[in-house]
Amino acid sequence: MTFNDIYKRLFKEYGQQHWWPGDTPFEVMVGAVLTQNTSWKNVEAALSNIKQHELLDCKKLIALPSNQLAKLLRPVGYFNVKAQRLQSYCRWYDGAGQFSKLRKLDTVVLRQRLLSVHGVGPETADDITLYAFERDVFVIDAYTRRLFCRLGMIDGTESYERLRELFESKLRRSVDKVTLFKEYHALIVHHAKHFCTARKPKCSDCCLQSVCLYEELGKPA
DNA sequence: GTCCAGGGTTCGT
DNA sequence: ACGAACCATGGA
Repeated sequence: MTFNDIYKRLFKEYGQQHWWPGDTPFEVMVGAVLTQNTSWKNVEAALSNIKQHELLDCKKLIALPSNQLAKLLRPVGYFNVKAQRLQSYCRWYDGAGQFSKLRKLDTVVLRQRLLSVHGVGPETADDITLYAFERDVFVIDAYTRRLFCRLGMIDGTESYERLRELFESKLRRSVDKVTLFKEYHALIVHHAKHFCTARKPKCSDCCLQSVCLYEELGKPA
């Protein structure tokens, strides 16, 4: 099985995921910061709060007192921390000239700049680079690591950066890398979320109707 | 009550 | 470079 085979199998099983939900690049960025250790449903609630107050705007979020922003962010948990992180992101984003200026940067430089923002680590940076700026970087998360570890295709102890480079090199010949990378990450999360929880790595948790994807896509560790 | 979520990021060693 | 500590809601 190649990395491409796994993608094809997942796509065949689950179909297109249409990630990332969000009407604008900025909404994708906000969602990326808020979803750290948080279910997407809770992120949607917080985004809805922000939208209802017509505050889904970089400058408005900066101007808002952080304790008031924290109130809107209650559903995501860690709301005090995330209010700070979101505002530090917005200050950087606005100062860097927002989307129109940042989109001109080289992918590697853009990624470096994102990582310099307090509260933005490798995964959040890559979510934004891939889904908001539509650059071909592969997002690595805990699910990706777990699935491919069970498949025996990685060791599991590799650094974030090493895994990202591995996935990118294995998929290097793909025609539309951005679309593939977007969909691949979404499919991994979808698959893992529903059928391969860490707690019960049993076949039954990974079955979809008559097809046991778990048997095909990862034996228990 | 317990565990997990589209757990990652930061900070200390 | 690696591990620990941190944040703190909602749903199953």
